[in-house]
Amino acid sequence: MRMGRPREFDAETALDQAMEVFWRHGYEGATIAQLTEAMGINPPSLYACFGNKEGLLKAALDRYTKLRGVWMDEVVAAPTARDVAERMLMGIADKQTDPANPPGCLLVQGGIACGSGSENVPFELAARRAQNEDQLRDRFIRAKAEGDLKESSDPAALARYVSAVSVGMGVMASSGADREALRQVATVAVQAVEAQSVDKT
Amino acid sequence: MRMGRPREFDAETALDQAMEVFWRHGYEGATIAQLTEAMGINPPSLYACFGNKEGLLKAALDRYTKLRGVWMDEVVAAPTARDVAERMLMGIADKQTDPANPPGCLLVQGGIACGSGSENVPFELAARRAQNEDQLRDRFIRAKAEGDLKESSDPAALARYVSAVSVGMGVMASSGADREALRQVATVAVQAVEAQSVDKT
DNA sequence: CCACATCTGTAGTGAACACTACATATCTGG
DNA sequence: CCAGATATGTAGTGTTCACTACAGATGTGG
Repeated sequence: MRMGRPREFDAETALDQAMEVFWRHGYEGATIAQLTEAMGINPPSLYACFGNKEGLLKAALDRYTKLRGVWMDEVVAAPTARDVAERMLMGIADKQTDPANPPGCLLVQGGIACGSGSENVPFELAARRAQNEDQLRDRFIRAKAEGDLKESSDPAALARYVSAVSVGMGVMASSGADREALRQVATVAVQAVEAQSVDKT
Repeated sequence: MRMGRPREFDAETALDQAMEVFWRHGYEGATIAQLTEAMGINPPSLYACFGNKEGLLKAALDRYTKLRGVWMDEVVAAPTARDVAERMLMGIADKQTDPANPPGCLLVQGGIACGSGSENVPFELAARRAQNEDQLRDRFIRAKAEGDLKESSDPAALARYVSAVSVGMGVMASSGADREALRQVATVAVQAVEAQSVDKT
């Protein structure tokens, strides 16, 4: 099997740069010119490697969720449902205001509404957000089985709730909310999970 | 003063149609062709009346917040902070899944991230969301003064929290969540406000 | 009825967009 | 060293975008 000329750029490093552009400008707002400049390559290299703009987005999302998945595993490893929610929301407050990244969450900033021809982009992002929600739901189901959450609690509703707060915090972060403001939101939000928990006194 | 030829379309009716296009496709995803077709006019009429695309968006946002403001007044008229939160979030669950409108909230769907040249669009939307948050905060300050909310509570944080949940619910609605799912989120979310309220037993 | 002002429809404008043809460069297998 | 295969840089491609020039239509004031 012939190999041909090897590519001169690192795909993952380039993806990190592309991720940041999508994160900051959204899928439709990001132009190929911006992407190629950030990635340090020319359009033909981009298309040879990722197919098209949407393929590049999906590759960037894969990388994002992969990195984020490691953190999510730590989140659901917390001992109680309340601690899971706290670790999740407090972590999000910090991550979404980390100056190393654009503010907010790529799974939201990427594109909530899109024009004709990109209708599946919001769908794609929603599917990735749903993965996190599923992970939370499974964790809360376990918490209920362990007697950590009340019998009257609804693990799926709780997971949806935490997921909704996360998304809301992301939007607030992208529009300028600082870390302290997001932490306050997280602190309040955790109390709803606490209300569904069995007292430990 | 000369009057000239009168316009042949109703500006508010046209704005309602434009609002729906922005709502469904976002600012960048909406094209002038889609907007003019929905409004039933030709481009020159649009530009003569609203200046440019961004001017049309602002006019649509003005109309949206005006209509929404009436409802917000009813929300903050609820007797307690807890009831304000419940009325707000339950109402949002219903409104954002009303088949008469596109799903979600225009102030979010309009555009969270935009490309170069439209950077102020997300800012504009954020400013309108902040108005609602301010209204909630003022109501919660009153609730605290009335002894409805605990002395330890933070009205500004509570308002941010309810605002964040609202936004999160909007994003979920736009990606297919049904009314029942959103109501469950609202039900859980209200419990955090309850936890900040003085017991009425 | 005329001068003027404003609106409307047709038909475009230049610019920016995602994407690619093509020639050249750099690798592997033999 | 050669043949085939893949990557790269230059320089475009056609399309779509927001926006507008212009001419004709429709109103008001004198």
